[in-house]
Amino acid sequence: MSAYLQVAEDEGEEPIELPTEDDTTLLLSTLAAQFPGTCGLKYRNPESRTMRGVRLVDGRLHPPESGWGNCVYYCVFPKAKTKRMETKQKCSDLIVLGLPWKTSEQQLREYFETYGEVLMAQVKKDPKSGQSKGFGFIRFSSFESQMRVLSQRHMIDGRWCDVKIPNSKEGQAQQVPCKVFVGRCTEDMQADDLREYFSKFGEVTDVFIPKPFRAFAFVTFLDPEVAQSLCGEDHIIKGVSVHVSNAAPKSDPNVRSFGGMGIGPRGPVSRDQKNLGSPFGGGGSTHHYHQHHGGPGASTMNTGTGGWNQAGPGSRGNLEIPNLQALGITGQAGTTTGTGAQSMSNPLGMGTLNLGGFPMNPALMAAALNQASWGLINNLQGSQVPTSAADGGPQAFGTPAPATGFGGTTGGPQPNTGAPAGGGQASGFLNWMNPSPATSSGSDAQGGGAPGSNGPQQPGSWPRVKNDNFLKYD
DNA sequence: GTTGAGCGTT
Repeated sequence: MSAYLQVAEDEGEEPIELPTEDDTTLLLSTLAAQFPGTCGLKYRNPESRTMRGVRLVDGRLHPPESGWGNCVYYCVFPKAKTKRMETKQKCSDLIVLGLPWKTSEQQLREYFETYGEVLMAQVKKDPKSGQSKGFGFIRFSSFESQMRVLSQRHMIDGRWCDVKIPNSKEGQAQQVPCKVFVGRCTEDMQADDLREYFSKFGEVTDVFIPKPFRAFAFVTFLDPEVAQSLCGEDHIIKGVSVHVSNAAPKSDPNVRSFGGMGIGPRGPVSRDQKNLGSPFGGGGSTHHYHQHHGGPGASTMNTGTGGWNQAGPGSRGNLEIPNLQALGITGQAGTTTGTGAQSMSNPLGMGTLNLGGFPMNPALMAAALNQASWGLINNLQGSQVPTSAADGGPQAFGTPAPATGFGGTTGGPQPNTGAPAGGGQASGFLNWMNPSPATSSGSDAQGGGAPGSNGPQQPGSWPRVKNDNFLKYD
């Protein structure tokens, strides 16, 4: 009475039926007979939507607790050769910026060992004086540790430190986006609410909610696949439908000059861009929303001239409304040579209104744009969206307070957001301010709703052909 | 004994 199991090589592929054994297991040899090279099975957990592996013991694949069910199982191949996502999950040296002068290599190592095995830790010093230069390098043995470390900021010895891929390592492939954009947020959605909700899909390493309220948020997952799996979906949080879509780094360092902004010889390189060395889009932690002037609420409305094409090279200053072109919303796919605003269409019909000083809520604008870009992407799939559109403008909708890591919202003590996630012991430092030292099994110990508990960093994305039409963040 | 954006003596 052997039953049959539906197995496909991958999602989207045609499944075939494979016979199970009397003890309900499926022989790996049976599987391999149809799918040479397979080393395991997985299936998508309908609840978490994440892939779940099937237990393999002595050549037998065992059904999940609830039985094989009717779902389709997918083959797992060595080295995860699932066509897309060429994530070279290799570790590289990571630079640690902002170290206290006093921090020793030993301390550096000890701090990061809470994330995983540290193969190397060094603090750069002046050869003569021996004085630390305030930065160092570390290397993990596991890519996951590296991922986690890169996705957060770190409180080391009393200072917030950024960990990035060193500039010297540019051009080395690394990542897939782990961060998603969550649109249509309401003001009563706190970071904890989002974290709690999204944690059921996978480990959340960061939640960022711009302040003042802008109707969107960023959620970063440890696993890029989880992030990707949610993109394009609507979710109900606190009774409100929010939309999840790709978040993209605000700008692509590898792609220069394009778009309505300055088409300088080397493209517009501004103060904000010099920080974009790493493919992670700046690597660090704080979300540098491009902000140029005007405080929160002050003159966030663009009234007039600061249009799509006003800023010359290096002067990206007065752009506070989204640049549709930089967002990839050109209305014409494949336009890599469109240099000016004149070649730009406006799918929302909003830009011109705004140019005229029409009152427009930047928050809603931002959210709407992100939505719009998705619509476009769906239409444009198959045709290439120029990655170069990514460069150019400041995508500042309004002027959020920069995430300094020191709150800036309340006068309270610094939230110890840098508490190591898995390990607990934090940095052995400043724990006094964090009443619940990393007890959470899952993710970090975010001091409950602590202000400024943002600022992490995204493993950004690469110059991708698709999916670059999004709200830019940093 | 000062500093606080950056990018690694080998």
